[in-house]
Amino acid sequence: MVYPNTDAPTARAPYAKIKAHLKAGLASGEWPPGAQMPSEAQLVEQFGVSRMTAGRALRELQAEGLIHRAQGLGTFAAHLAPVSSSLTIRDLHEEITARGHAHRAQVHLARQERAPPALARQLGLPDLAPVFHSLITHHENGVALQCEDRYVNPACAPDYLSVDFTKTTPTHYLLQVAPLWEAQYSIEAGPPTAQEAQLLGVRTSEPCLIVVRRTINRNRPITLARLVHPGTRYRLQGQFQP
Amino acid sequence: MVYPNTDAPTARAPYAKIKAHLKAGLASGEWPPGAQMPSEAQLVEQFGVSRMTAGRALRELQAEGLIHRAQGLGTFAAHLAPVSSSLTIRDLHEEITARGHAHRAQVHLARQERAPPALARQLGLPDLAPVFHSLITHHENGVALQCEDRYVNPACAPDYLSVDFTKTTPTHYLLQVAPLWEAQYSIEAGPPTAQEAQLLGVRTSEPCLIVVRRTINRNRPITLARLVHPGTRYRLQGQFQP
DNA sequence: GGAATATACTTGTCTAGACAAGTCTATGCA
DNA sequence: TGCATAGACTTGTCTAGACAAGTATATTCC
Repeated sequence: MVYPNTDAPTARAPYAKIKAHLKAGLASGEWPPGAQMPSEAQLVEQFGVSRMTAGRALRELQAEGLIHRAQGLGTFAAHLAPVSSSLTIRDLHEEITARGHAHRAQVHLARQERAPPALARQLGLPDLAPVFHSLITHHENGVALQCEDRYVNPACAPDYLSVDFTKTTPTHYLLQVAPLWEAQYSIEAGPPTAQEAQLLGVRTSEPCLIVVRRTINRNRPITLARLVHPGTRYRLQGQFQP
Repeated sequence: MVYPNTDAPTARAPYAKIKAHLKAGLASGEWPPGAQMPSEAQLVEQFGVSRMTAGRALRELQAEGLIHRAQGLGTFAAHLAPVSSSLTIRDLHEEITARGHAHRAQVHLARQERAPPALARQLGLPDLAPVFHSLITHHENGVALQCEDRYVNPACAPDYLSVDFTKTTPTHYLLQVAPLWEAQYSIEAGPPTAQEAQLLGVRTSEPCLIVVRRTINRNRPITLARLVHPGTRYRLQGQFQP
């Protein structure tokens, strides 16, 4: 969440104070899941604010998934916080340079191909339509960290093949030309293909973390990427606060 | 995001219309990353609404990470949407039953132990303090899907060992007694331990998806869990909309 | 020229009221 | 008894104004 002042213990703005008060009550068990919470009117009286202010506090807590509100019924502590986690998949280049390490990309393939039916369907194109295909390995301080096998819808990024991917990552370029609007991903563990194993310099028996990501811009698929990482060298980490 | 009306194309509420209009502009590239967007005053004039309404639209877009706002400067298209994904790690029991399948849990261990230093540190306890340790396998239609190795801070859930985990999952129980307040997780691919391989009925060479999760309630660690899934049987899937 | 000041514009927040619409309960009528 | 209605309470949304505070620019003064 990106709300200002949100969690500061010494929140100055009234709406933030009310939020903090309600969060504390939720944490302490004052309102167990499903319990009815104070109404806007009660908060107005208790905190001496206008309804807009009390309403803002409740609305933001609702957006954070901490409470549930229903017109005519009231406000309730969220039933069971579904452990919804904000996982940040950063651009690999940023991630590596943020660690103060050197990032190097090696382009093994960057060409136009004809999409077989399964791929064409994923990209919303007719069978055998031309697609861009790139195969790149990313290295951190010389060690292969990711094998990026990517197909791109030419309609979304006509100049894709002329980009120098040793200087710009495909993710970075695609975000520029086609603002990301929706992404679906799948994370699994599995063996690399023979080619991937060779490019990553690992055995085919080495467990790899495989992320398959499909991004869509306003109902038009942009790209389908298979990102393979050696299990011993890469992990996804994240944190989540309700 | 849990805002009402948020993306409906035929959004009725003025604030939602303004949001939709701005989202469309961001998607179409009308405002490339970093570009200055209409000010509240301009939206007030353009849409014939009050400043509160225009402000709400902008505030929610800001909360969604689509725009950046700075007092005195203005509103700007978000620089580069960090691919921040909302990954939902649901309670496994819910997940399986939602698929219409049978969930069965097998308890292999549920006892009190003394925490070795590394574990004690993770749980914020003194060395060799007593901790609860449970080892459970979860099966979907008879097939082992997850091996759950969990340590629990007794102070947070004194009755943990008396729970029947064939009827309630630890996750579900812990969320009830200690509302989840923060979670850290790490996702990686790797081989299972010999014991895990035996419990899951796979070879030790089978790549597994390993999720390590640590949950904290108001600065007090609750539990540390290692969840091991056979790579061929389980994957994390998710979707993300800015 | 350079520094201080005034001004305009921006977002951040709040108030006091308003109407709409969903939900429950108590009341009155047949 | 059963049904319809009225009232009370709830959230959802909006308005028109207000003050505060941050930023940039133009102006004035030295």
